[in-house]
This record gives sequence, C-alpha cells and structure tokens, in this order.
Amino acid sequence: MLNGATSFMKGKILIVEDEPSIREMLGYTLKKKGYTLWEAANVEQARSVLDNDKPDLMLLDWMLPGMSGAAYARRVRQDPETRSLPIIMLTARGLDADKVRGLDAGIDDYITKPFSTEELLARIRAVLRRAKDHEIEGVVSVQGLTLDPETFRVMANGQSVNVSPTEFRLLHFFITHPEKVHTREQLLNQVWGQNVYIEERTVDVHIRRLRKTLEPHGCNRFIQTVRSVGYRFSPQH
Amino acid sequence: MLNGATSFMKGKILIVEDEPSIREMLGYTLKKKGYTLWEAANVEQARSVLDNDKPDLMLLDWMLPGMSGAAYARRVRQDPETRSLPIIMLTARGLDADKVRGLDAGIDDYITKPFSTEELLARIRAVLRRAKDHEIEGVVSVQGLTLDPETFRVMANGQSVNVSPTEFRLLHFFITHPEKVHTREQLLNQVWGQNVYIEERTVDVHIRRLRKTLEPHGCNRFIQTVRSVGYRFSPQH
DNA sequence: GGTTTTTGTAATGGAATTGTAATATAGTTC
DNA sequence: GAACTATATTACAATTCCATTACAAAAACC
Repeated sequence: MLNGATSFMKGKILIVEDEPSIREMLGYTLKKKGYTLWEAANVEQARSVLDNDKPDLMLLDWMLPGMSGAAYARRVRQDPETRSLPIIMLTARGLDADKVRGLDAGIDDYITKPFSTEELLARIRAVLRRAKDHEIEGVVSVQGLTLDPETFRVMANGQSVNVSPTEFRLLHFFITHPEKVHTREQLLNQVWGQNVYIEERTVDVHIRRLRKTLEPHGCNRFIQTVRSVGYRFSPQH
Repeated sequence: MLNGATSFMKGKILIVEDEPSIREMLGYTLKKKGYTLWEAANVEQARSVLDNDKPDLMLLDWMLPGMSGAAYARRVRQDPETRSLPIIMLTARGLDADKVRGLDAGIDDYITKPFSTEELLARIRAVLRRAKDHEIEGVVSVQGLTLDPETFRVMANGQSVNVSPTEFRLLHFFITHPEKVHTREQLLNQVWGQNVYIEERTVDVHIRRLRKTLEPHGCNRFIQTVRSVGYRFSPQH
C-alpha cells in the first residue's frame, strides 16, 4: 500500500496549483525545508504524478482550471490507492461555507490565501505527524540483499554494507521497482526528486558507485545496463 | 512522571472550556467513550486539577476568561511537572496567525470549532497514542547500561554515571527506541516535546555531550551517526 | 544573592558526499 | 576495421553535513 515517507527524507509533497508564481514560491520554500516536491498545474498532471509515485501529502488549490480542487479531493478519497493521502486545501479568503464542504470531502486541513510561510509549515508538520501514525514501512529484501529504511541499514548475505545516502535511495528504488528498465531521466525524477537539474550522465556515476559498494558482496550483477535505454535491477540472471 | 492510563481505563482528560454547553457536550461524549473526565471553566480551576491529579490529556479552549488558553499552554509547558501533558487546543474558525502561535507554544494538535465528534475522537486517540511513547515506566537496561527513571540514575557496567536532565531523556528515548534512525526533528519532538522550536543543530551538541559522558564507560559507541538522516542507538556493533 | 550546572546557539574546521567534466572502454553500424 | 554512439571509469572541485569548541543566557542550587 502506501509507501509513505521513508525515514531518510522529510516527506514528499505534491503541489497542485495552477498559478505558476504560487507554485514556484511554495516549491522554493518547501524544498529549502528539506521536502521532496512534485508540482502539478492541474488535475491531469496531479493524476499522472499519483500514478507513478506516492507523495506523503498533497497541497491542493481550491480553484483549478477544469475539475475543481474540491471535486478532485473527493475523487482522491474514493480511490483505494490514494484514500489515505493527506490533503491540505489552499483556499481563497472568505469561503467559510465551502470550506466546510471541503472538510466534509475528507481533506485534512485547509489554509487561506494569502498565508504566512510559518503557518503553512506548521500545518504541514501537523498533518504529516498525524498521518505518520498510519504509516507502515517495511524492510525490503531480495536475494540476500536487505534494505531497512527504519534503521537505514543495508545487509548483503548477512554482512553489513556501508552506503552513502544517495546510494541508499537509488538502491531502495531499484529494489522496490525491479525488472523494469528505468531511463536516466526517470531515475533522476524518482530518486532525486522532480525539478532537480542534474546532468543525466551523473546517473552513470552513481550507478558506478553503487556497483562498487555492492561488488565485494557479489550483488553488483543485479544492476544491469540496458544500452541506449537505461538501467535495470534484476535479482535473477 | 506521567502516570499514564492504566489498563482498565481509556485515559483521563481535562477539559478547560468556559462555555458550559460545550463543556457538557464534550463531557457527555467522552464519558460515553470510556474516558475519565475533569472539567474546568477557567485557568484557575484547571490549575487546581493539575495540582491534585495527572490527566493524560488536556483539551484547552483558545479563548478563556482571564488568561488566554494559548498563554496557559505555554505556562503548562514550562512547569516540569506538567511539561509532558499533551494538549489539544480548541480554536474558533479563522484564527490563522494565532493558531500558529498556539502550535509554536508547544501544543500537540488543534481542532477548529465546530468540529465533528468523530474528528475530535480521532485526534484524541492520535495524541494519546503518541504520548504513550514518551511515557516513562520502569528501569530500562541494555548491555550493561541501566537507566532508572524513578531516581534519574544511570549506571554503566556497575559504575554510576552523571548525566544532565536532557542527557537522561535523550538516552532514555534512545534505549527505548533502539536500532531505528531518528531524525533531528523526531528527536526534538520526542525528547524535547512537540513543536518546541529549537535549532536542529542543537541536537548535535547534545549528542556530543551524551557521547562524552558515556565515553569513559565505553558506551559512546552505541550512539551512531547516520549521515544526512540522523542518529541511531544500537547496542550491537 | 551569588555560584554552579545546564542549555541553546553560533562559529570553525574537517570529512564524506556529490555533481561535472574529461578520458577510456565497449558496442553498433556500415 | 573505421566511424560513431553509449557507457564505464577516474579525478577533482564544490557542496553538504557533522564534530567540536566557545560563549552567553537561563535554570537550578545553596
């Protein structure tokens, strides 16, 4: 089910807001605070993000082009896949009656524009803290290779392996998405976060580093190069 | 320390609310759910309850005659006797800036009037569940390191160790939550109290102090740094 | 009241990590 | 095999992150 915030990052937040300036401002502020961000300008984009990933929280604008935020919130609540995704609604001033309707739709909190940064952060912390109680996050393990996000430990055939933070995130993503080939772009988006501008070649270097740390344990063969496409993690052959 | 809910009762709740109708409604609802209740119409009454008893949770109205609820919350947080009493603030709608100040004052959660019974109960459950983590019970002991919360004493391999209050709380939290990596934010929340605003780097300093006092006894190696994540207590390697 | 402890913050230095560019190697295509 | 493309590998600079110290404010103690 919900992958939840892994303990090695503060939390993944999806912003759904059509006004670019607000999106940018929010993005800047939250990133600086250590959150990982996805941004969407409308419901369609939000949906495609949710298809591929599991944020820990959604900041949802009340007014959106096309489907309204409130309607979308209800939709999100109905889908079993996203039912437990906490939502903070961004509303314009003076929508008291509507606000209540929003709350009834199952949102977790709301905040009225314009809002102070501090207030938003406080709300986010509060909602994430509440949500954390439901979170289950397990050990992932395959072929003698074990990752434990809680303890941040990696074991290979009973031996402890030292990995850097990025190596851990990369390996964790691989193990939880095995067999599939991931392009460098996809890896950057999934492991580094959206809108992080890093050269694609840099992925090669991290793959190299990961392979190197796994080599003494014989697990480097799990990471396979698919020429002209990307990389694949495959415990078998 | 906190007395904690005994197994035959769900928990003791103190309601501080000047409006009799709300107090009554809350009292009725919560009693029916199996909670034990104290009611206070103002800060003075609340104080006298706290002098004689140890509730597990306080529901505190934002607006109170005399001293405001927010100010009182701060006061409660400062008193070592009541520092760990969880607080849920009851606020009126649209108190944006003030709400945040309330959160900063160290309250655990807030709920906006009018609220649904279900929502309130959910918040209460969540806060009580969280508070249980802070509860100090008996003597804890691991690998020759023994903490006694009653006497606030620490023994390492038979020898008495002098620790400061914060060091004790930090070490106690570590011992009761071993192996897991805790972010600085989590440590601040768990050891210092929720939403107490202290610089995250300050945790480093306390870790350093704890390590220093444990060093002569060889126990400092239990406290491990997990780069870019936080700290971990692990009695084994 | 004065002294000692404790605590939070800021500043510094050093170590681990990370991103990029440069070079080397391997795979494809013709 | 030559030319081309894609990846592997290495080296290095920049950055991030942490340990440590010093210091002032606050609390606790006597």
